[in-house]
Amino acid sequence: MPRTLVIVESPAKARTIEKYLGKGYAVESSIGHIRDLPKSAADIPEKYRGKAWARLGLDVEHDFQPLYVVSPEKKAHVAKLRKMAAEADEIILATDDDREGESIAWHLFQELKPKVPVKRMVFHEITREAIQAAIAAPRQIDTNLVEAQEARRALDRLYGYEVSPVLWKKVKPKLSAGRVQSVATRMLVERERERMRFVSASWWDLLVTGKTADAQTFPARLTDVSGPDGQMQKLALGRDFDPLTGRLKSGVTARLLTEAEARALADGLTGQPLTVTSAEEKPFTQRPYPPFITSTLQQEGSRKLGFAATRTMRAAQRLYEQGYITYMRTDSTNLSTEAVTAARTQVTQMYGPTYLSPQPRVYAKKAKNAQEAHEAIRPAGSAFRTPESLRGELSGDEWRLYDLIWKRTVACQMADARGRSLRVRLGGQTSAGEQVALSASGRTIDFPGFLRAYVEGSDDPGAALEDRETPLPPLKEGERVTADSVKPEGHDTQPPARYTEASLVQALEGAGIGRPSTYASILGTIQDRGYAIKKGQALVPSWTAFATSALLEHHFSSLVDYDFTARMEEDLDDIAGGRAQRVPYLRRFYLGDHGEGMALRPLIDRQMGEIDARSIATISVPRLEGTGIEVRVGRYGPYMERGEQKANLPEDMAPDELTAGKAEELLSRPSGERPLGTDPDTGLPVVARAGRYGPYVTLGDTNPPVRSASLFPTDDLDTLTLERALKLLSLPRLVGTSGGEEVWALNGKFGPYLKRGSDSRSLTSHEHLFEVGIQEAEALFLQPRFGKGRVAAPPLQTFELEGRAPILLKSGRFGPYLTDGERNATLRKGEDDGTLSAERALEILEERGKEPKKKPGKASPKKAAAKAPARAGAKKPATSKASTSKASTGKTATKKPATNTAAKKAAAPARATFTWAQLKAHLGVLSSQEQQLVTATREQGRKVEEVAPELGLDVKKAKGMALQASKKLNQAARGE
DNA sequence: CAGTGAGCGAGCTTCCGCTTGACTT
Repeated sequence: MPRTLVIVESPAKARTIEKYLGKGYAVESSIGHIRDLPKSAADIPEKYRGKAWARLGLDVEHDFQPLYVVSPEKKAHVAKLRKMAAEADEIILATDDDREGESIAWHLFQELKPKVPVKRMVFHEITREAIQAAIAAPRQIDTNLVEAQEARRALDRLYGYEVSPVLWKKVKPKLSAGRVQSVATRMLVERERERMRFVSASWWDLLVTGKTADAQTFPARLTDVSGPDGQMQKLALGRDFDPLTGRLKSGVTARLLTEAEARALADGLTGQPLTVTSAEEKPFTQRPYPPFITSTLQQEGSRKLGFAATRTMRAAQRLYEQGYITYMRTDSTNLSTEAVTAARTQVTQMYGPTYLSPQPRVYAKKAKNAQEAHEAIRPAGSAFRTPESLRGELSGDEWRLYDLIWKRTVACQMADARGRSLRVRLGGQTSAGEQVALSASGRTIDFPGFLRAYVEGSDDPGAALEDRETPLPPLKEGERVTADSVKPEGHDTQPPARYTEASLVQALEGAGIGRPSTYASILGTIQDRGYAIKKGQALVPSWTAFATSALLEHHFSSLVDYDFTARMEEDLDDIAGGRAQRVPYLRRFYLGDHGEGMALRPLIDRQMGEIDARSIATISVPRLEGTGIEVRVGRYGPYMERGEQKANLPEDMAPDELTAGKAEELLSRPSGERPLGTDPDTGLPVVARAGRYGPYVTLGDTNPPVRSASLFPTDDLDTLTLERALKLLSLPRLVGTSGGEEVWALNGKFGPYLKRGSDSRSLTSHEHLFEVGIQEAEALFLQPRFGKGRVAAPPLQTFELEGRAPILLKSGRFGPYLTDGERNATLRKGEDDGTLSAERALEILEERGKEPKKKPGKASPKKAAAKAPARAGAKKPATSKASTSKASTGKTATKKPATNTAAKKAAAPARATFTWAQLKAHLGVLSSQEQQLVTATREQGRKVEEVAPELGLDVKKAKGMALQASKKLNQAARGE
């Protein structure tokens, strides 16, 4: 019977280790972290619900005490571990030797509460020797390291959960901010900004094919040409241009050839003799690349196999689980002795001893903030299986990835590649007498060494090797050759390339941001939040990413510093080393300490008031400067605006593709406007448009159109056909007559409905508008309308409880909810699974039941009755007691709702009315035109009809604008 | 601002890092 329980992080690792440990040991895995801060309200234990800090999972008022919970999907597994722990004589916590691993060990200790001795053990390689050595040298849990992890976890939570809501309020709901994703997004945005500012330039040069006396040819390029004064001048190259102007950088005196000049020079040089003025040969050597770590594996997976990061990691995970490779989430280039020996044996066997590196190669730590808990990624075992031998065993992605890992690992113990590089300069003269200088360079590989096995970035080392060779004939100084053919070539300067998944991971890793286990998911997050989309390999940031980045850069600049994580790591190292403490560190970050530290919470409080949502939504586009066109991100996506002109930006348009010309074109063709054809009956044009109230179609080109009709929710503006448009335009439809009145089927702002005189009834589906008959319509009108007098839908379930009103489970707009007629409570995820008991229903209702909102001026019937004893005897409390209760508590109207529910209920109507003086303070939320309009009408008492012409608006538009402006002002005044 | 007739329980979104299945298409 096993007596010692060993717990590691990964199940695959547990299986391997169990083999090495044998009898007396049971090995189980934690499957990663077992506890964490609660993710959302549903995870918060009852006891802490309602606490101000519960949402954060950190008691920020009491030393940032974390609230840890075992997540629901881990509960069963933790129970199993607890049972195994109870049966063991001894427990060894063998989680990874890094900050997170130490923390997992500590959480296991806390959660399992073992009654037997507990040891901590670590190893960096899964080899028999390493594990036996580790068993022999146990230690205790390093609480300082655990503190450092808790500080990291808390900081990430505070950053993410406090800054994200700023974005919800100021940019768009459901956005997110975080230490890693916000910097990643910023990187994409900054690169795109460079591309948006970029001005392209063209330059010309000559490609000359030189020919030696014995008819060997080689390529050479023109580098210098004599000017009008006979002096030699260097030709301009791409790097001589200023990317911001497209002109030569100041101080650069290089000669810029026009196409005509280049062609004339080419003609004049063809067939002319050239002299070798210098020939310089230098030997070079190249060392193999270090073995794979997660980031380089993802990069090469992308470059050589075309895999996205997730695809590479999926294949690697399967290889690891089946024992073909070592652990795939690592930041260490270290190889175990076993691996070095295996690689060297294989080099000798497959390529011969001359290809072996004379000494075993050791690769030093490379990545910033690397924690090096694991080996490099390599074939598993003490003898590597060759890819060839696995052809039948592995398939598809797995085989290709294994092949790549095998090659890289073997190559890293191979000899340097050796070769020579040759640089030759030539001089000559055109037939017109211009002096020219040319240069040619070549590269010869004398001994390929590791390049036999692995060439970075290439799928085929053989072919890549040939590409790397650009042999030149053995040219000697003074030798005469001929300019056999001369080709003028035009070049354009290129903007900096966008990031790809692989290059972004590389950049993040370079800055020490993110961990091997998260690289792939970072890419997922920024795409899921709509900050970036993939176009081919490129990651293109969205306009939302621009708005978010601008907000963070302007108002939380230190949070999106590229060095933020690096500095955090230094501080965490201090905590891990016992030189600093978690609580003061978090206090400085979150609350500030006598003016020191980031002081995030006070900063957010200040910025919430200061950040102007409208200006944050306005994105600076250098190419539109001076056009008066502004780009904004709005509720319905990005759009452009110039005065009253508006146009949506196409979804698939990258920010750097928006030029002034393109913007004008989009504005001149209002967004979404698309002629569909002509109506065969009237001969009038039918046009699909995107309007203030959503997509619609019009008939006729007059203003207003002859007819218009909204699209149904199932219709798509881009794919709408003429036939469908005509069908929509056939509405409203006369259904028939009933009781002497016409019954019409219409599509309105609340959806499809029937109208008879002043009475109306909703329809359940849009398509029903075309189908409903007069009998069905009459039946509908016999039923009470939705609203007053309406029969409530029967409840899904009724919970009868003794001594109180029954609790009903009902289905509502926002999902299932409970109500007892006085209070309502929406069910949370997992609560509506059909297993709800009456007791639980009561608990939920008591715990978080809310009184339904009352209409302005109305108070709760029950409380009104209670406050009016005269009415107490009445069987049903009257709803018109509002005045009574309001009068009694009228003064509390503008106060914060008190904890006393009675006071709360009787507080001011939900929609307060504001005086003009109060509204005026919020004029900033309006456009200047709206401001002028509102000021003229409300301050000077003028009529819209009178003011509109002065503002260059037609009266109808101005009235609409005034209405909207008034809404916005009231919203702003209510603080929405 | 193309034009239309009501009224109805709000509450949640979000971070980074460590790990796999259990789900469905």
